[in-house]
Amino acid sequence: MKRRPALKSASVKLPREFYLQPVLTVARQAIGKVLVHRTPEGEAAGRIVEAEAYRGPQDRASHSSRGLTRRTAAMFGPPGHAYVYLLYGVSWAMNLVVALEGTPHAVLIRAIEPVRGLELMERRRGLSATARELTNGPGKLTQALGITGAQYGFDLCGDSLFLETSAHPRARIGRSPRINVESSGEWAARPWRFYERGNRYVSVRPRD
DNA sequence: ACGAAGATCGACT
DNA sequence: GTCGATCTTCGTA
Repeated sequence: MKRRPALKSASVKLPREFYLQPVLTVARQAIGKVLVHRTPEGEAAGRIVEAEAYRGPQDRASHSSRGLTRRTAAMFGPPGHAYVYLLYGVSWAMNLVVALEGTPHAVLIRAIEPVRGLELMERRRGLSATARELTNGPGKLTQALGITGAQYGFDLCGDSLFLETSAHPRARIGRSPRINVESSGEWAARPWRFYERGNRYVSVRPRD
């Protein structure tokens, strides 16, 4: 294993303050940050290349638009925690809880570019490390990182699940309406999805 | 109790 | 592109 060059600045875990910013700011700034999950099996991590802002309870596309329920409780909690939920009984989706306690805003992580723990991701996904399908969707990246309902409500300022800064060059960020929220009327048109232009792991290919 | 609706994925044409 | 799988949550009775 080679040592990291001394000039390369060390990654820094994002502090609670990051999650206190407005939800659209967090969604945009999440692009390029690294999502890390440490388990007994090892560490896996990837650069976030696609994220969406959900601004309930007004935003009808957000699960929190129907109030505080058992499922959405984490979104109503303090910032800097994980809101994880099951989709279609098949896949888990991971969100960053944003804004003050009682304000149910969240950022859905829709795609990452693998950075560390590629072998572990390969095994969890049953795909080669070079496959785009390894992490190009909300349910795929959670499987690759080993995130499930067991991580519901986890503190993102803890030691197992968190975001860190990246030394990667600054990304060109694109914007579009959110994916698969057509049923929420006027809210569906809002351009609250952010992605890194040209990145092959972005789930739904934009025209760029 | 029951039924409908998902912030999706992967197989197939 | 289309379609079925799969299951929890929540609204209604």
